[in-house]
Amino acid sequence: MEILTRDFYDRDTLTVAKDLLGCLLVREYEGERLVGRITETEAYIGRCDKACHAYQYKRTNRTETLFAQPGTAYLYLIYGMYTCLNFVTEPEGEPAAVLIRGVEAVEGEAAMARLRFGKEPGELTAYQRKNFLNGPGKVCKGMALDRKLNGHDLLTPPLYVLPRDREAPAIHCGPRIGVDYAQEAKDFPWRFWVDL
DNA sequence: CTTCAGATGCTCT
DNA sequence: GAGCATCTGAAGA
Repeated sequence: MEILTRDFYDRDTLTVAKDLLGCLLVREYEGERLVGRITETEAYIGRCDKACHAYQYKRTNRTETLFAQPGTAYLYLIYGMYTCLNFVTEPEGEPAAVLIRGVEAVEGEAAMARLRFGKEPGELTAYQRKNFLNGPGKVCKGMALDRKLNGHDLLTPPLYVLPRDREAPAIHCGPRIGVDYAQEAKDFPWRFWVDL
């Protein structure tokens, strides 16, 4: 299974957000392979989207990564304590990205459980197992992703994406989460997810 | 199951 | 100084 190429990311952001569902996010960490199947994404498009950090091509220290070539990882700190993982999309210079909102653990579950809860998988409560990596902050905590990886090229280790290894299930879509401040853009149906 | 408050620090005005 | 692409634990229904 080959790593997704730059062509994959160098497309319309909504298309990439949908095509990422079911793909495998791979994080190599301390000699282990942590793998999660992507189950939920959101699109952010600077050209026309008030919820995007780079709305109207706004260029600051933080948003600089969004102007990088497609297939670049954009990670930032949110609410003072959580990290969000995004993949830069569209031709270079168009600031846009897909936020990874949720994954399902596929490989390296023991390491992920330790990273996320400081426990072994067998010690998790039912609630912790059900809500293992189903949020953008949880994905980053469980897969050891922090801002040191901001600007990383997703075509190379230690962080990359593999194509689907099975048929894509039905895709749902709806409004994005946590963007109520974004006026008309808050209702854009740019969140996509699949059932497990 | 639900709501709710609080944690915590970086970024931009 | 204000606001934020979130999460958790506690408390109530």
